[in-house]
Amino acid sequence: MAHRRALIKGSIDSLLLSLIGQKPMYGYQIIKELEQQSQGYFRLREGTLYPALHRMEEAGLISGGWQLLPSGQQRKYYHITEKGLLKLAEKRSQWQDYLVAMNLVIQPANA
Amino acid sequence: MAHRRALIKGSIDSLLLSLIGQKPMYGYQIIKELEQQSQGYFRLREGTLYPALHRMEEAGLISGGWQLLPSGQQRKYYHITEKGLLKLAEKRSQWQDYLVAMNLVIQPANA
DNA sequence: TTACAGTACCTAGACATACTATGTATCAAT
DNA sequence: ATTGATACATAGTATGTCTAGGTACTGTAA
Repeated sequence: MAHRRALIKGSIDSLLLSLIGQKPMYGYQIIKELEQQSQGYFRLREGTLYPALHRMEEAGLISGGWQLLPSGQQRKYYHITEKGLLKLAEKRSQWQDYLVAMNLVIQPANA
Repeated sequence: MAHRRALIKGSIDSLLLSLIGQKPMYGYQIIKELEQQSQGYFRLREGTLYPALHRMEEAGLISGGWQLLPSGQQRKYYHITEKGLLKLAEKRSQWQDYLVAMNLVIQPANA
């Protein structure tokens, strides 16, 4: 497995909650924002994003609603829920714990 | 999925290479060392460790050899290979890149 | 002496989840 | 008229960790 694919496992929810927590976003926008904010590192495919959004909506972490553009285009905007905010705080805390544990073992300072 | 299980995905190889790179180790010892060095965070199950070791040995990153203890016990000691050392350096570099990208997006400083 | 906990290895099958590939449709630009 | 970008979606695949189970030896305590 390519390293980005492997490491991203388990992080997608945190990334998506962080982004949607900034402001309501629609799927395609999330892909672009994620790539931009990570300076090109994260490049989600639609096939990765949309199932993740549906899973998170079903879990009550985000909530989506359709909006019709003047052009006739449909966009599904997602905003974060109360439950999602709690989950986001939890995820950030877990991320810190994980960081500490990883650094204790892989000792990048000695590398 | 429990958060540790999720985040650990893609990190196991880095952790194992780091540990075996410190000194040759056998499987059971790796579980104990990993738990100790991470201050209790990482608790690998045998069912997670051994397949990972076999996979990495097949990939030429580590090499294992049996040793017979005076007690009659068998232990399989693994040491890191040249290829494994290169992979370890690569993994450390990738880990740094991933860290930077994650922090750019999840902005724990603002949390 | 037997029962249990610890050491030490292993595999099979289940499960989660990110991947590739593909599909639909609209719009703007060439 | 065709391409590329926008915008959503699903089906099936691949990967890797998990749970659960198995074997076998050692030392200790009841």
